[in-house]
Order: sequence, then structure tokens, then C-alpha cells
Amino acid sequence: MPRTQTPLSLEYILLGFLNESPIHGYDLYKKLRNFEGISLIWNIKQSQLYALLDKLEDVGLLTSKIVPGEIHLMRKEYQITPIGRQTFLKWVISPVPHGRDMRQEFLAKLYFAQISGTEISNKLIEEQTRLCGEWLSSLQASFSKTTKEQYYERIIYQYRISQVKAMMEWLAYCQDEIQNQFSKNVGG
Amino acid sequence: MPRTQTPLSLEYILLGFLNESPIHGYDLYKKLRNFEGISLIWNIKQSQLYALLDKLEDVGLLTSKIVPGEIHLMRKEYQITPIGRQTFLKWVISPVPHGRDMRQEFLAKLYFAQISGTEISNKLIEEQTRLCGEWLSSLQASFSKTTKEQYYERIIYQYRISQVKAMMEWLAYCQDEIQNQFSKNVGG
DNA sequence: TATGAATACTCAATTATTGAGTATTCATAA
DNA sequence: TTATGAATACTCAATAATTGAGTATTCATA
Repeated sequence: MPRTQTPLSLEYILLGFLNESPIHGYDLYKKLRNFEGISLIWNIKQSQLYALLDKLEDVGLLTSKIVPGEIHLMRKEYQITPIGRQTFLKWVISPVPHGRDMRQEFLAKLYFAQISGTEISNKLIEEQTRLCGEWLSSLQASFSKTTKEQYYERIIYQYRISQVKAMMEWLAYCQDEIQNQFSKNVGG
Repeated sequence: MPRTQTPLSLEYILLGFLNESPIHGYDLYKKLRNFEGISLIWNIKQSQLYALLDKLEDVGLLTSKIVPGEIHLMRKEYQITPIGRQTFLKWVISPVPHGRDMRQEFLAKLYFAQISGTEISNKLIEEQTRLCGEWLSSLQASFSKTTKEQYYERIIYQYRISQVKAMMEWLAYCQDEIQNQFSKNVGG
């Protein structure tokens, strides 16, 4: 059985929007394309969206029903199932296991975490910072094991080390920003 | 015609090794798996390798011939074609257009550039640094266009800005390292 | 003489992706 | 009134990518 199913984070983003309220394909498409910060980190083709929604329904994370729309007769409205909700919530609070997933997946998690409030986003940021710290130690250990001759390998490790350090500084900045935003909303 | 062919950088890595000398699939596989710094940045499945070699042959970047091996009767040896060489050389000296391609594709380019000597690698690093500078300006411009309310968007831009800044510092470090390595080899 | 490792490659199954389509309704203006 | 185009809402067939699991031979060694 080649090509075993890879759970893409894009799927979780769809679940995330469906977690807020039932929605049908075309509205979700517009939401993802136009507004919402998510459009900064992910682009989706319309046909891909419908394919993913079908897939999520197949595995039981969504259900759908045909509702009579105001304009059109047929609108397929999707709703999240309890399992879908559970799957999504678990995803949101889990830090990403690899640095390469920060760029899109972590930012997507943070979007939903930040909507849910400071406790959730703080928790996520703290957990992710801890993991980043582990990556850093591991990279520094690998770096120190290299010999002078392996200078290409050393360059690679230095690249990763510098990226992870930048991530950690940014995570700290992030927590402050979200905290500030929150206290402003409460105070004002 | 859906799914138009995306030229993956992995293909160029194969061309890069074939640019050094003709080689057959299994040897190339071992090279990519075991030694060579490339194994730090890319993993390849055996079946994927053979599929890619076939594809590169189909588009005329490689040719193959069956040679009688010492151990086995059949060995399919691949050679790079003039067009393949040209394609590869053009790839090596071109900086990557997006930050997301630094992690794997740029590091791969740098591997081959650094083998070719300091002039090539210096050129690549300089061009890439220039491009990074452009990304940075563009990101800073986008950031300054956001309002206080768009704090999620601001966080995203800050993430990218911090990553690009780290890249630029690393590129400078890189150039020094390669230079040092070079002068050591000449001096010693 | 059998066991396993290394050599060298093949293939069918499956998922992922997308260009291009369909069909309806609505607004606008010539 | 009748075209024109935009928006709504989805569908599908074609192609590309990926990979688990094979095949078949030779070699070492116990």
C-alpha cells in the first residue's frame, strides 16, 4: 500500500474554522482566500478545498447536509463531529515536533490558540519554547561532534542553530504581544 | 492538464552528483544515504531515486547505458547530457527566490558551489544576501502597513523578519568559513 | 549448506493536486 | 429586453508523486 496518508496541517485549519460554526465549501473558500490572517500563510485551490472536505467527511471528522440556500438551491453545509472537535483541540495545543513546521503549521496553531484566549496560547508558546530548547541542545551537540574537516556539516548545523535561536526570541516576543493585546481588551 | 510538473530541487542534486562522474542508481543511492553532507538535508527512498532518474532521462537531462558490472551482469549507468550540465550549472549559481527554500535548496546549492571553489560560492552567497535584503525590506514595509488591531498579522511578519535576519547573519558567517577553509588548503 | 547481508532494480497501488469545466442566479447597462 | 459579466457553488478527469513491498542474484561466513 504505497503512499500512506499524511495528515496535512491544512486539514486542521479547515477543522478549526468548522469548529467555530458550520459552514459550506464556498464560504470557507472565500474566508481562506480573502480575509483572515491564515491567507498569509497558506493558499488553497478551490478544487483542493472540496477534495479535503470530502476526505475529512470520509474519515468521520465532518458530516454534511444539503441545505436550501437563499440564492442557490443546493448548498452542502459541513459540521464538525465530536471526534473532529477532539482531533482539532488536541492539535491546537500540541507544539510542532520539527523546526520545519514552524513556518506554517505553528503559525496556524497560534492563530487558533490566540483566538481561544491567553491561557491556551501561553501554554502553546511555552511548550514550543521548551521543544525549541531541546532542538538547540541537540544541534549544538551535533555541531560539537564535527571535526574541522567537516566544515560543510558545521555550516549546516550553524544554519539550523541560528534559525532556532531566532525562533526562541520570536516566541518570547509573541507571548508579550498577545499578553498586551489581551490586557488592552480587558483594561479598555 | 492538472498537476503541472514541479521541478524539485532533489532532481538538481542528482544532476550534481552525475555532473562529477557517471554513476549508476545503486551507487548514487548509497552516496545519498550514507556519506556526503547532503544526507543531512535530504532523505530519499530507493524507489523514488529510480523514478527520478527515469524522469530525468525522459526529459533529456541524462542518458543511460547498460554496462556489465563486476559483480552483477546488469548495471544501468547514467551520464549527464550537455543540456543536463547546463541546467545544473545554471541552478547552482542562482539564489533561491523564497525564504522557505533556504532550508534545503539553498544548502544543497551551497554544497555544490563550495566544491567548485570560493569564487562560485562567494558569488552565490552574495547574490543570496542581496535577495534576503530585498525580502527584509519588503517584510518591513508590510509590517509597517499593518494596524495595531492586526496583531496576528504583525506576529507573522515579525516571525519572517527574524528568520531572514538570522539567515543574513549566517550567510556572512558562511562566507568567512569557506574563505578560511580555502586559505588553509592553499597555505598548508 | 544454509543464513543473511549486500547488490541492483521494479512495480502496482494509492494519494495528492489542479486546470478546466458545469450550471445557476443576479446586477447592470446598452 | 437581452446580452454581458460577475458571483455563487461545486465537479471531474488527468496527471504527478510517492512508496511498501517485492524480485533476483551474488558473496561472505559460520
